[in-house]
Amino acid sequence: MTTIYDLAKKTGISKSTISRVVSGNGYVSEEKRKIILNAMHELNYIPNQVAKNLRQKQTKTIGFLVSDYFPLVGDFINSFTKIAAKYGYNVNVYFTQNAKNELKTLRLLTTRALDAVFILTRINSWDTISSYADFGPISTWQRVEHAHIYSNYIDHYPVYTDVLNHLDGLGYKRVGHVLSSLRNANTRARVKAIDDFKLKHPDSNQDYQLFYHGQHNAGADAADKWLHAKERPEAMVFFADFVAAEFIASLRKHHVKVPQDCLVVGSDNSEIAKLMNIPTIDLCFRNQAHNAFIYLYNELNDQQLPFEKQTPQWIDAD
Amino acid sequence: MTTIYDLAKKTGISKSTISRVVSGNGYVSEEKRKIILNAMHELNYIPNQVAKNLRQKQTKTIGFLVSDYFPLVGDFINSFTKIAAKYGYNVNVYFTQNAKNELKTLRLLTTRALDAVFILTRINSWDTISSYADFGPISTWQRVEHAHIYSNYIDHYPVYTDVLNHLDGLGYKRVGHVLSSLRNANTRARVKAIDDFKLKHPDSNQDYQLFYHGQHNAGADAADKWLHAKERPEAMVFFADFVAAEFIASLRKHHVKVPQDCLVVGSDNSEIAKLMNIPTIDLCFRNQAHNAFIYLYNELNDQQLPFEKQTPQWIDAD
DNA sequence: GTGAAAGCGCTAACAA
DNA sequence: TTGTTAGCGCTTTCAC
Repeated sequence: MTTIYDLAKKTGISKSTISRVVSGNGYVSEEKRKIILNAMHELNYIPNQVAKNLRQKQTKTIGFLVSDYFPLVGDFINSFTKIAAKYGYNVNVYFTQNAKNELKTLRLLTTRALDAVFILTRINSWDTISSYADFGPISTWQRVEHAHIYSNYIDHYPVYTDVLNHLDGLGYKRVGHVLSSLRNANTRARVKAIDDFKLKHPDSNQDYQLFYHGQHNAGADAADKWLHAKERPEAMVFFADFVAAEFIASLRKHHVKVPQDCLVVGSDNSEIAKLMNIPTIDLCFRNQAHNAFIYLYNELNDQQLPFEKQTPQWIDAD
Repeated sequence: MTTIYDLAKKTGISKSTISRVVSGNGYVSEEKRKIILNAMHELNYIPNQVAKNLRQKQTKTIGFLVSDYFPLVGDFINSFTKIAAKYGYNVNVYFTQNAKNELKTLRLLTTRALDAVFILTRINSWDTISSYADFGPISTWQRVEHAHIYSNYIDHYPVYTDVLNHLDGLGYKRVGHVLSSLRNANTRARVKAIDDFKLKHPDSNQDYQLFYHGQHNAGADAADKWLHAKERPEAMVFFADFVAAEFIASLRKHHVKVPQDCLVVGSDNSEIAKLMNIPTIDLCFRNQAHNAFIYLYNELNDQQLPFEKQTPQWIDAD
């Protein structure tokens, strides 16, 4: 491994001058620059990133934390990593899996191994998590209002209200809802949208509601419940495309026709919704990934890069 | 930020002794250990990982390189990252996107930012890539036989032969094949399996073959071709579940019934195959992710951890 | 069992 | 424009 010291010895030029040409900071005469460039080539010099990290107290690495895998995670990593790469940042992916391990991962911020952290889904309380914000900026996909944690969330209340009205306009009077955990602010926003809708539309039945903490098997379970329901909802709205997809697949096994027997609506506008031709709600996760990164970048580099606009909308199947 | 130097000053004990209790290497008397542990708590000491990395010439970080996103990537990252975390390794995800950038990413190995590299899909030639193996072990998902690059591949020849026989046994005499690029050794293995099968089964027609370089839109394109085919194959076998899924969705839009009008078979045994109830071929990517990591771990730590067995097999729909 | 000292490879303030 | 110097925070011989 050639080091900057070897170059200095070979060229007789000081380490600092060499550092200047390698990093591109500061003035170096054309003459010396050429000599140094030559020597770099000759000795096949590659700067040691770790030494640089230590000296500069930054690693240009962002932690991507998610409690566990679900299909949208892949799509999200894709969006987040690409925007990060564009600005010269690496991203480390962590499946935290439990509270203790999530804390351990957040500690990487304090060990200086990570410059910043993005949290897709979390386990510990936001209060606990925010205490790590002293060591580096934190942003999240979740809907939170917390000092020191940036959240680029979409308020589901107006979106869901639109969806309910839209379904009502299409003639669906018995609508079922498959929702995420009430721990999420946006699940509560959805429930509130339903409650407010009910007051205005007493002819409509929105009482079929299911809540799930995770995506795993939720669709299959919901299908089972739907099949055994006394009065089957004519339409079902889901908190995630993947769950809707699983629901559809389970119904089809029982020869239920979708959308004829039951209209199924997803959320996310992910690849799978396109694939399975499921009407869905675009909640702009791609823009959210973008903005979540931009926030971290701005904090880290004292910049004011602008955020992208997000306009959630109903996406029809073909 | 408390450093080891602060602890030394506070306790009056030398840095080296403190280092010993922090890292757990070497003997320290119970008495001093207690004093140090106390001080660590009191000053809320957290070791700087970057300084450790510089000193130890390793970062415990593995690069996960993939040329671009496709749905299985998420599943793969999930498997790979979890096994890596189990052994204390971080994983950095990179979408290389083009040849130049792939090289730039591989250079992270030479800058010591990465201890090792896993390549899901690549752009440059294996000859080019293997030249980086001097700086750290490289493993891949792809089928390669190359000195210095570990490949935990499945030979598709026998698997595909089984699939062809299975379909033949089910009475499918006109079978279409949607294959990946001939640049892949396993695509060539599949083609060879088809050719050999044809010699033994002259009554069977296997000549409907389509090749795609990527997954993007391949399923929709194949559907379009199938719809306009003079003689539509009765069964179609795909190189990826996702492509098969897209094919099915496209056919359904044209009111073609699957599997009645056309049996569709995927490859990978991914989540989407389960979801859409597509018969598929389990090619054990989870085990492959595991083994690919184990190889890197063994190389890095001079160990001989055993690999997992892999037995590819046909997976029926329910 | 403990401490002194050297050094991983780089950068940046300061002086020249 | 360049060189000297002093670290970044940790680990690891080596000597006691």
